[in-house]
Amino acid sequence: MNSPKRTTIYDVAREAGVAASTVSRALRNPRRVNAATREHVLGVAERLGYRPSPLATALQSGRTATVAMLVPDITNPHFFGTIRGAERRASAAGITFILSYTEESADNELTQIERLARSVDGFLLASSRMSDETIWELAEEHNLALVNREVRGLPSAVVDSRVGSRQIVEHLASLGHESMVYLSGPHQSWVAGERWHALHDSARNLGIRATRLGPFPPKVVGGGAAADAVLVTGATAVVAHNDLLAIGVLRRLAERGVAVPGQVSVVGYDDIFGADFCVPSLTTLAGPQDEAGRSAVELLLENRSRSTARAPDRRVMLPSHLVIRESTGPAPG
Amino acid sequence: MNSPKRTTIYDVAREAGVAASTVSRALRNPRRVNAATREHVLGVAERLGYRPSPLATALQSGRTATVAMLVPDITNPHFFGTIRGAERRASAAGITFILSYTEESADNELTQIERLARSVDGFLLASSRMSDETIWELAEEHNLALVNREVRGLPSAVVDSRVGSRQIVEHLASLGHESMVYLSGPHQSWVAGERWHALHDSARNLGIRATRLGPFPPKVVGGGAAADAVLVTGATAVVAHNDLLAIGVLRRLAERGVAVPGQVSVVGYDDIFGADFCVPSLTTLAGPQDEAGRSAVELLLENRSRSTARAPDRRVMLPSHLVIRESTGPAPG
DNA sequence: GTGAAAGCGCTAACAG
DNA sequence: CTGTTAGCGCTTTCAC
Repeated sequence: MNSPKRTTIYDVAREAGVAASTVSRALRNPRRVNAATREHVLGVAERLGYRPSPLATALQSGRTATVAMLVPDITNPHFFGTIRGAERRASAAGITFILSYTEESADNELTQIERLARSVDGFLLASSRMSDETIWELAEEHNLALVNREVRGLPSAVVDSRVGSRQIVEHLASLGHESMVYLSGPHQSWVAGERWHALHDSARNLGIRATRLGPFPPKVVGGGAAADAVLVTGATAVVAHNDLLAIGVLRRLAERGVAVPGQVSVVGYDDIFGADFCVPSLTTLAGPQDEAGRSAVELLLENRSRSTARAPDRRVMLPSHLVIRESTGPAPG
Repeated sequence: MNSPKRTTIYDVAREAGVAASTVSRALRNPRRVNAATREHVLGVAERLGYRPSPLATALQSGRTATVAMLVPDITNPHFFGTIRGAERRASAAGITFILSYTEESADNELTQIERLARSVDGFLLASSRMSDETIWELAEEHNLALVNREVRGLPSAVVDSRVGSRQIVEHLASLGHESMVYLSGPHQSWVAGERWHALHDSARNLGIRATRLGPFPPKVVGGGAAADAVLVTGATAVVAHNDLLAIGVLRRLAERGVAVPGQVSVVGYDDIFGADFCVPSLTTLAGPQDEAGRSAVELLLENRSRSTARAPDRRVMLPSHLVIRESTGPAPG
């Protein structure tokens, strides 16, 4: 329970026989205080178990030493890496980390930002579902950093999806596949668009027929319908929006007695926990998601000092790599 | 970026031609203000886009409308459910949710609590690694709720481990197993102790030989050494501290060509993501971890109002259930 | 029913 | 180098 009275800077001041401001200085700007005084004050503070009030500091300085991360869906293991990376980095910088799930809703994102605006120094928007325009406008008022999303002029950290998508197509092409299906995720998903464009372009260049189905909920359960939809297309390769969906597809195909990769090859994105031990293990595009979270925090911290104009357009692009496992193989026939 | 000046309660007061205190009342205690005045004030506030400063409110009231959850390890999917449940509940109550990973270290827990003490209304300690005494002492000063941990006199929400452990043993007994090994988790883990006691007692009652090995790191990689250790004991059944460890054991056994469940049966705890699609799929004790997170937040909120004495000893015990899959089968021979 | 004023705990001028 | 003073934005007596 919060004890009735916590020791304040005034308690320390009185006990040490100095002014409160001196205590404050001894704590913040040690060099602006006589060495002896400082020692003394610090000693008293220590003895009294003084702990500064972040609230009071924040109220007065406008800095909260806090960042908030908005994540569309915590059900999706994809975000765990990002969250972990961001939390670690924030923690290392002594920054408090607020986590908020927005349930795949742009409105929720807005509401949360509104609510937290005065309590944080900035927002980490992970795979935001908001439109470019909305985000752009928000950036006028708030310190933002995007994760796995790019908006013109705003700082972002994204794990490459384009080069990786091309690698996927090349991999499939080299296995002799001539047609592939992309199972798309939420239509507000920026990466979904990126992936499809890259897949589509590469496929055309390599003479592969590429079609898109969906959107499907990016969850294991979404894989059922997705798999059935794939089978009617007759495609020999499936690229799913993420590993969850891919795993769902694997399960449904197994149920229906379709051999993977014998009849159909399956590829996912993210290399989530479990991608290596599902059956068959999943070929997937892996990327340093935690690194993306880490970088985004850094971008935020960089801009924390700035106060007027919009942040500089810093973009961090992290490399992904294709992890080839058992779910892809030569095209049938 | 934080705009230079946000609209304050004074701006609203001036614009509405009333005192700041009236604005405050109109917002907080609508009934203590003339209906007409209230409407007017609210209108002006709305028009000016006024948003209260949580910091100022907190500083003055002592209430932060924020809780912090301390989690030993975010790498472990086991915690995802708890985190999700807690975040959801907090969010629904308009409570800001701070997440902090303590890297399996009791010291880190203490440090974080110290750091956040003045910024939050209470702490959620998930599977805390601290000693009973330390937690007990902390409770003098802070509002605490425990998740999957019990300490005399403190509010807690735990997913039952004892009844479930008994079920595990009964399950194994009914399959004819006569010896089992428990692979224990971190020795500071309270649930690890609970589980072992329950397993051990039940085993004795049913005439099964039960031994404990470990501690092992509760991760997939920990399963390698654990599996090897099991094999030398000659036991026909293994109960792992959690599913990660169990999955690690499955992999190692597969590598070594040991049939599961043909030669050895394997059981885990938690029913994490992936437990249903690893091979063989994992028999495991499932429980409503998200419910535990949710309940813990409620316990915290209940006590938030109280300010002096320690919180009442509210304990929530949530039922678990055994999910039988392919990793357990009749004892060999 | 409403206003004036004090104060939550801290920092940042401004004097001295 | 250090003390005094004035707020940060809000809530809460205490008067009127």
